[in-house]
Amino acid sequence: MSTSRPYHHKDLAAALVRAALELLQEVEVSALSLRMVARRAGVSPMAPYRHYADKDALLAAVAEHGFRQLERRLLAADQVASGEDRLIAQGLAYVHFAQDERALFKLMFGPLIGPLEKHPALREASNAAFAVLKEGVASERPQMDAHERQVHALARWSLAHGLASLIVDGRMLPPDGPDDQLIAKIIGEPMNGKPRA
Amino acid sequence: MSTSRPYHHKDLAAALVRAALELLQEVEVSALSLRMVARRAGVSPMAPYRHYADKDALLAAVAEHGFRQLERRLLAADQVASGEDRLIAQGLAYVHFAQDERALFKLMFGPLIGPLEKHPALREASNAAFAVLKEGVASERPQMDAHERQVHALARWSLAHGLASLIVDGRMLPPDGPDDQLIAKIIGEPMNGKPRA
DNA sequence: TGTACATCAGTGAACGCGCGTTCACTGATGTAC
DNA sequence: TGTACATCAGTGAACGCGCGTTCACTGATGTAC
Repeated sequence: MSTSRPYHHKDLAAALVRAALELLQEVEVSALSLRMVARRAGVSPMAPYRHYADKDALLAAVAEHGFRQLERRLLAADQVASGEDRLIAQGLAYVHFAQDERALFKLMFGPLIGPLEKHPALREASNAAFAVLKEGVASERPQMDAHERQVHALARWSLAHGLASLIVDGRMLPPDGPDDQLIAKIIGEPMNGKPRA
Repeated sequence: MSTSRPYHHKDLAAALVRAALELLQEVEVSALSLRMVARRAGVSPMAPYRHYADKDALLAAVAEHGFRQLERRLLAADQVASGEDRLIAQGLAYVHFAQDERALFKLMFGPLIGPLEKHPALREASNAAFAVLKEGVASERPQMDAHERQVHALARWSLAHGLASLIVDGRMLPPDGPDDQLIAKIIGEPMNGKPRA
């Protein structure tokens, strides 16, 4: 409050997204209001409308940022592992992202954002994240054909996403979710037959 | 409006839950208000407070109803299949429930209800549903020890839950989700090694 | 280099809205004698 | 069987709240000549 911000902000659009991301560390996604974001950015309630058509548009930008972050995490997981461990590392990274960014994760997948058709950039970012999972499958399951790979990638995505959701929503015991060792076991669990010897 | 309801409703507590379930077929869970439920039940905005401490308590009762419905569906799936198909049938039933009761499903797992610790009956109902999955695993995977079964059941739960969530939240293409045949394939997909011959 | 003016980026007061919940109440029912 | 009264289950007006968004505005910046 001591330093008076200049009238022009220079990059308010990005600053608003940053403010929203910050607030999502502190507050449930349902409590996030446009006015609150403006307040945090140190700007009047109306200022956001210079840069975003409405609340939905700002939230979409925030979620898009989230998907890019998720994509980066999945790519990072690729680096530190190879072979079978790589797919497990990706799943772990997915769950860790959700744990570290609970509210953001809920925003990305929740109903607060309108249908994805209305937000092509968001859909794009979401596809990019999923593409990393598909590439992981492609490189570790060369014997599968395209259709099998697609099914397999969807199953991996579902598994990681379901585990992440149940943990983040507090539906899995203990309340904070299982420890990393158990998470890794769940992620790597074969759905059919016995575990690998 | 023609028939005047008698002053005493007899079972308003249950009628409110029914009204809420009805509304959840028509309206997003975030749009569901206490006043709206009262209106649908044909009763003044304050009447619910005779039966529920606050909005959260009513929502918890509705979600509890949802979990019992889910439990019933999972049990029904047990009847129509056996062996390996039984586990897949349970997963399919889980996903179908979410598809048929989108808003209710979101309420059950979403952040609109306070922490489960505040709602023991809800936690109980949720555990009961999960127990059906565990029993399915126990009967179809007799060679596993208790810990392995737990991990396996958690993985199946996560897989079905993640797939259901992604479909219900419109995050999986096509917008309405994959068809049943593909869903079944995903649910039965082994996470390690090749598919069964 | 100086000035006129269009354009851009913010302000601030105000709106209408539906919400959850409070309060004091009234009509209906059940029970004791 | 009739009556008195406590209790239960609803009403209805009102509250304060924060929201998203409108509107008309003003201060700052960039550009043409």
